[in-house]
Amino acid sequence: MCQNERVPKAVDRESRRREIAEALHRIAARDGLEGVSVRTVAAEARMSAGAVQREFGTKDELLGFAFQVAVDEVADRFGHVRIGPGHLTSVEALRQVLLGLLPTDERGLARTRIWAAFYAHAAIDPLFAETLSALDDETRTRFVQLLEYARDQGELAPGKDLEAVAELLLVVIDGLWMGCARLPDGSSLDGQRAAIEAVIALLER
Amino acid sequence: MCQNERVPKAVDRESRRREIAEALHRIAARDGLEGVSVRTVAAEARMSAGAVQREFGTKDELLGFAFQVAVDEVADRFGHVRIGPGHLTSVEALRQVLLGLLPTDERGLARTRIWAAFYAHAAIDPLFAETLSALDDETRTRFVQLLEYARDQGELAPGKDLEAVAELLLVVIDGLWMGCARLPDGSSLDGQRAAIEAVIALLER
DNA sequence: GTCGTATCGATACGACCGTATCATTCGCTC
DNA sequence: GAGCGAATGATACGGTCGTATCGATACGAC
Repeated sequence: MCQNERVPKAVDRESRRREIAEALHRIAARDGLEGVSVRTVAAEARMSAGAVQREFGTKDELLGFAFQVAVDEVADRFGHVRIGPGHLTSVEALRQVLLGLLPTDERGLARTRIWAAFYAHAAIDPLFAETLSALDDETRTRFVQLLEYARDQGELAPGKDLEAVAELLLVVIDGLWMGCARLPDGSSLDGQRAAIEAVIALLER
Repeated sequence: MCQNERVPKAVDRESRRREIAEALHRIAARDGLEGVSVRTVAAEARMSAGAVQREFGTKDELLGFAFQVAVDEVADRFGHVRIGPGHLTSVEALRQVLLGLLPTDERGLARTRIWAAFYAHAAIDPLFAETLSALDDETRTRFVQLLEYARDQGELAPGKDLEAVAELLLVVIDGLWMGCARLPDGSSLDGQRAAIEAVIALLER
């Protein structure tokens, strides 16, 4: 039957595409997007170049898929942010979110470098830029909700433009990741941590 | 005499190197660092590929020089920041500095994209990263001085860790530029402006 | 078992890369 | 004006790029 052979193939295909995307991520973290080619990605994924070529007809498609995978990863990360009553104050939750963005291991550091590479590419490719812009919109909305809740709880210094503060937080996140991406391997993140503490301290009443 | 023919040549050489660097900047702003090759840069600078090759023995040297030119440009921009009594408060001066970083024309927007490309490269090349780190150190020192002066003048909300705030400002600058770099051509910078107003408002007492 | 058929690794091709080398031209000295 | 050294534009070369194409192989239908 058609379905019996198509469905398992489909999952296999998807998992293979993901494997290839992760191989691309490893290369991008190590050598930047300049080091990414159909051949190098295939070698990193331990498959033939033809396999990659068949899976993604063109290099742009490959790049776009790998980008989307990276975007979904961080979108998931933000998706776990929940506003409302908990055992943490909203501002403290925000502080934890920002601190949680900092890379704590090799893999996290690699993620920031992958992000830096894609970020620079977004300055060139409008499609990438649009995706990032959509991610911004989502994050901004979430931040505004969190800030409004915090204000209603009396956690914030009064008289702040919450939309503007949310915008600032977006800028800070970009700056944090780009700053981490260019640090040497074993560097301290004290500067980034201090920046987070500063913006949190400025928020609190 | 040796000097009579060497000195003018030297000036000429330096101005030509600068021309080449600016051609590279134009390409990097348009197509990213991936679009930069000895040949494309030479064509953009309207000279033979051999000329570029002779001026910079290797592509890395070319890239490094163009990077240094870009760094010097923004270092100059920060160098004009003067602390101390003037017709502006220190905080207002800081606000103007941040707003002045935003691109106001095509050339400014191109600068942010060039910066984004080099920034991503710094995630790969430790030499680039070191240069950026040195620029950070310089800027941080300047910010701390400005903030200390502002505090002494009573312009700041009390009880702030000024080193941490300076660190935050560095992060914000990175975030602002990277955010601008990936905006479409005619975009509004209202988000970036709001972020600046937010961080200034958070600073003020 | 045989035969389409779909999937695979391998190869081919034209283009561009960074770099080395070279013939030519130009400007200067004598 | 002749001669020479430096500067220049063009070409050569080995390599990698993205992509198209091809022979081999595995596999389900009959």
